[in-house]
Amino acid sequence: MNKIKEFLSSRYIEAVFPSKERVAEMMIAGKRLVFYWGIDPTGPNVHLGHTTNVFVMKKLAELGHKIILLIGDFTATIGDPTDKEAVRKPLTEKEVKENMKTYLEQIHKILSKGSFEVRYNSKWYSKMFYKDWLKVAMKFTQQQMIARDMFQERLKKDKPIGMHEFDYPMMQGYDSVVMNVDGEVGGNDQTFNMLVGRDLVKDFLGKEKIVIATRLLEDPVTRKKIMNKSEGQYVSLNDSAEEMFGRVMAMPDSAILPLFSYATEVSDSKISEIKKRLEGGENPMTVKKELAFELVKMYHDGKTAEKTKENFEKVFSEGRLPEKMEEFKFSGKIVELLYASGLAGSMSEAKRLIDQKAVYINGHIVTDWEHDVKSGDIVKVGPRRFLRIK
RNA sequence: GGGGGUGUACUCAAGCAGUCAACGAGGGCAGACUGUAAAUCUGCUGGCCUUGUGCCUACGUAGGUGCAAAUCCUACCGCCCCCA
Repeated sequence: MNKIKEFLSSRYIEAVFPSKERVAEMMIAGKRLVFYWGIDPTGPNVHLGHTTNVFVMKKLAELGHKIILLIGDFTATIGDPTDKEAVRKPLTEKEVKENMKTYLEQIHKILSKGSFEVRYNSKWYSKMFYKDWLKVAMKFTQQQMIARDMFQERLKKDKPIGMHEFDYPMMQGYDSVVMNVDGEVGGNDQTFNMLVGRDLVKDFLGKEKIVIATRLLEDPVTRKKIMNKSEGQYVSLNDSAEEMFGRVMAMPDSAILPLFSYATEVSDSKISEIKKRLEGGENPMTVKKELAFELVKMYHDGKTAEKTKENFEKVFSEGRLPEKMEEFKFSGKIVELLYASGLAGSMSEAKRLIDQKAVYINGHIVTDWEHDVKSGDIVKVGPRRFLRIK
């Protein structure tokens, strides 16, 4: 009982439906319950904003429940309207497949292989009969769906709302029915969709579905999402150690505490220690380095984390060259190298970079587009990109 | 079905015949400052080269008028609003 209560009030969880007390009772009944978390493969990466859910799933498994990871390969082709101010352009099946490839690999970094079941919702939706879908759609009203604020936003702005976008919450809800689950885990922004599933489970299966809404990685100051794909500011579980460390360091200071709290599994006492240190005026950089270290340790390993940290300090704090850098076989003019190596997307961009004094060869600024590059040269572009010429 | 709007670069959004590769904002990149921070300030942000009052491609699609079109005309496609 204590363990369950502890779990339900853990820092990862924002809200529980129908209520904490009721859920505690349901979970204690000794029955092995089935919980699921769903993720739509809309991009190639799982990022730190997703992991809070994975931690919760892991805890559920430890408490003896069965856990399912649902890959929304069908729903991804529609797109969740949550948070969207425009109709999403539909993903093709091919794109979805491409994105899906790395998902499991990334999730296995937290949940061991075989500790959970994997399902795909295209399995039921791709061959569902219209008459069966109507039974679902009939349960809801247009008013319920349209009430959501992002739809209201769009109405105000005369922006289109696709009919299929109303289907999204219903589909997410119906997933619970098909899989006959007892509970769902998802980000707080998914609460509406998860509650739709609660209604459907009650109607179709006659039981009460538990909804566990997890905390979102939000900046406490700006209330903006910390992992923001569209603004290119996110850390993926697939990032190399260097990338991950660097990206974490580039996060604003206000993101440190949320990230430590919801994106790592360090102890609660460690969290309060961090909080105290930040409030006590310690240089946030030190704390951020610890955070970056912790994350690299989680998704790579301790040794790598140690090395990455040392390397980071060497390159950025002391301005020295990184230990290892990419190599590129080339000989010719610097503009051509920049383009050929992908450091610049076009010849024009390469020239621009040179004009902006962003390009160094062996520590010296290059001003001439035609400057020759030879084997052994070390090219630096901008503050953080290095290339060794082979 | 009738009427009125609208479609512009990664996103939002100006322009409504020449001075438009297209104002502005966001994003991105680069520079200064720094803690690789963040915030701030500055610059750049379609491509190609022979770097030029240069060429090519681009303002939903296809045509047309005209010396000249994102801007005008016609048709088509998409979207929104009002009336029925």
